[in-house]
Amino acid sequence: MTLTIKEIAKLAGVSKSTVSRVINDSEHVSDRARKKVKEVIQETGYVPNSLAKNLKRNKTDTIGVVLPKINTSTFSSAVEGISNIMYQKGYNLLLTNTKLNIKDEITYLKLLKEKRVRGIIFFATEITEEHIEVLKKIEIPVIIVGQDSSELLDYPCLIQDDFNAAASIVDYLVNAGHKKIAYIGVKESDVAVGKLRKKAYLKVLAENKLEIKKSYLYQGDFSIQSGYRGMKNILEKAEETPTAVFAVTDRLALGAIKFLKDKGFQVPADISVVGIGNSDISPWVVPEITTINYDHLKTGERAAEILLDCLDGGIHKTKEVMDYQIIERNSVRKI
Amino acid sequence: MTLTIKEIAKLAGVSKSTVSRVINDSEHVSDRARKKVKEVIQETGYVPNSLAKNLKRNKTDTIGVVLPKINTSTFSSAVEGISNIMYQKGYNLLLTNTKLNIKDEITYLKLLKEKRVRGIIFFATEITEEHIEVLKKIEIPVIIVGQDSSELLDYPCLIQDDFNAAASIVDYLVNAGHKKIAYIGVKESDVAVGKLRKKAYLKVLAENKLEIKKSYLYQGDFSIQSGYRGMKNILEKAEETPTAVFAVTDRLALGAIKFLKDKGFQVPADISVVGIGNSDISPWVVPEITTINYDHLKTGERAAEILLDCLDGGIHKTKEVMDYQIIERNSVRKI
DNA sequence: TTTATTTTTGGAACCGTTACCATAATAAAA
DNA sequence: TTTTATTATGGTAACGGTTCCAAAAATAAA
Repeated sequence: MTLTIKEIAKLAGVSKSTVSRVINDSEHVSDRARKKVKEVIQETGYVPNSLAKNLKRNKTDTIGVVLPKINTSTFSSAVEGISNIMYQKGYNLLLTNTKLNIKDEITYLKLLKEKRVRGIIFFATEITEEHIEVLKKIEIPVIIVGQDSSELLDYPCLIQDDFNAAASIVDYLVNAGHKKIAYIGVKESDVAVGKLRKKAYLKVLAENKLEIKKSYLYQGDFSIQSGYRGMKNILEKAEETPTAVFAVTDRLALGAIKFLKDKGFQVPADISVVGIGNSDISPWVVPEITTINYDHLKTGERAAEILLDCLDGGIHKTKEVMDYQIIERNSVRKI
Repeated sequence: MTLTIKEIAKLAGVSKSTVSRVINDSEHVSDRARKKVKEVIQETGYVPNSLAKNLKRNKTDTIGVVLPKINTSTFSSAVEGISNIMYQKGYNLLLTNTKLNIKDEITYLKLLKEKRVRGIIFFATEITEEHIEVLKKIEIPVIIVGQDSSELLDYPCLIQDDFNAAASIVDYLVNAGHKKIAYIGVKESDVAVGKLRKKAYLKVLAENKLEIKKSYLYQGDFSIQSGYRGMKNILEKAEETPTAVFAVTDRLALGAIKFLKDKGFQVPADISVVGIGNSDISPWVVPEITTINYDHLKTGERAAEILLDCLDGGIHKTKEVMDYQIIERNSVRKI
């Protein structure tokens, strides 16, 4: 049977109030009483019930996190970052994993409200009308991460500079002398990864007066496999073999490289490949993948910080853009 | 301002009790009352306070998860597995990330008790006296994952078959004709990964009357980098170059392969490398890494299931061993 | 219609804390 | 010593739900 404050009070020969004061390190407790109470707590192993406490105080120290998928390095690193900051500030994390299921997101948002979490970190892939509706009346501080919500919602958002990052790396290919650049991407309803990165690709090609061939374009999902298939597809369709491939994630790039090697192509001698995301394995494969580095851990940390500011009544609406760097390795040949 | 059940009652012209019955789908509510209450809830967007509910009911639907690190595929996959099962059963996950800091584990265990979580899934790396003490008096169902606690604690535990798995893959090397097999491992205080896998390596070598050279043994940490350094170290020290390397994780194997390639060795033509863990990238690098597959997602799911059984008053103490398979790819040369 | 039975309701106690207020004890000042 | 200020303490009312019980209303049986 779990002990309550009342029983501790009785054992220590004081009132509930005094025990409560000791637990919360309040003043106005005599040394004698404090010592006695601490002894009893130690002996009995009493642990206060935070449900009661939070109910009374009308707030919790829990932060809700809504994630589309947990077992990818992007998100798990971000969660690591969030937990770094939040635990240090005395908050803990209630995790919800939507498995890329939009409908679940709505459910989980409601669940977090039930739990009266102090704030919510929402990793968005898409923002639908329904999201907007639910988020608008949630009455809990929220920060949106990963998609630009600044025109839709009055919450702060934190995004990667997807457009410029993608433009930079495609630019890098062009500057290396490549003119036939293929594209392996994902569905455009994912604005950040699918739409913006593709848009940047198209823009850079157009700016440099390079032809945009339909056969150079492949749209898959987020799996490594999809990169493999994408590369296969492009090579089969294209009448002219591209000299470079822009994959919108490192995992897609890895899949593409694998296909090329399987078919006897040299990377980068025959075909260059770049990705985005700087996955932790990218420096360790051959060739080491040239990519864009986003610091997901830092993104998580920053998201946590912004949310904390909101809780302190600071920031209300901002749009913050995380920076990026090109990581030049050796999956690109200079022509 | 957040609404309470009282206000909903007033708006619907009924008592708190009736509103409560409607929320919980109890019987004994007239259709008229039920309809009215539902309307008001819909209009106002009322969401009940689960703190109050759980306090009264004296139980929560939250499962605590204690993790040593979240951003590695082992753990994030396991969490994915846990969440698959738990959400389906109406539980949610409170995540604590100890960042391999043993002291934090104790703190978090107490925190979870404060939160009155329904059960705890504890991913152990080491089990110290202090762990045992805290776990013994926690009064919450716990399942230990990853380390064999069956002789120390009265909780169920779920482990990988580390010894046999490692023995199998070293056996595989021996059967392929290798006689000079190096070892890249981690600290032995990690019983499962550090101690058992090394023990298996030593045993298989001994059984086959192969010499165990000190220069063939390297102990690092869990980073890819460590595999790289380990390989370097072994090659520098050993008077005779090994023909095969057993790395205790795929990440270590990846690092080792990278070093070999950097130095102009062919893998597997010159030196074979195997790992354990079947990381998601292992099939996609060149050479594809021969390894042992543990299904971490399934491990997470199974851990969740066992815990659920405990909650239902079923299982109390078991020791369950997850199985494994050798995944034969092409990082090993048959001599 | 009256009585018995069932269904629907509201009232109140309770879950384990905190926080306010009044009182008691102690220390300081007169 | 008495008065005043200060500190320590206990009692009690919340917090927002659930749940039991008794009363009221509706329905069925006599």
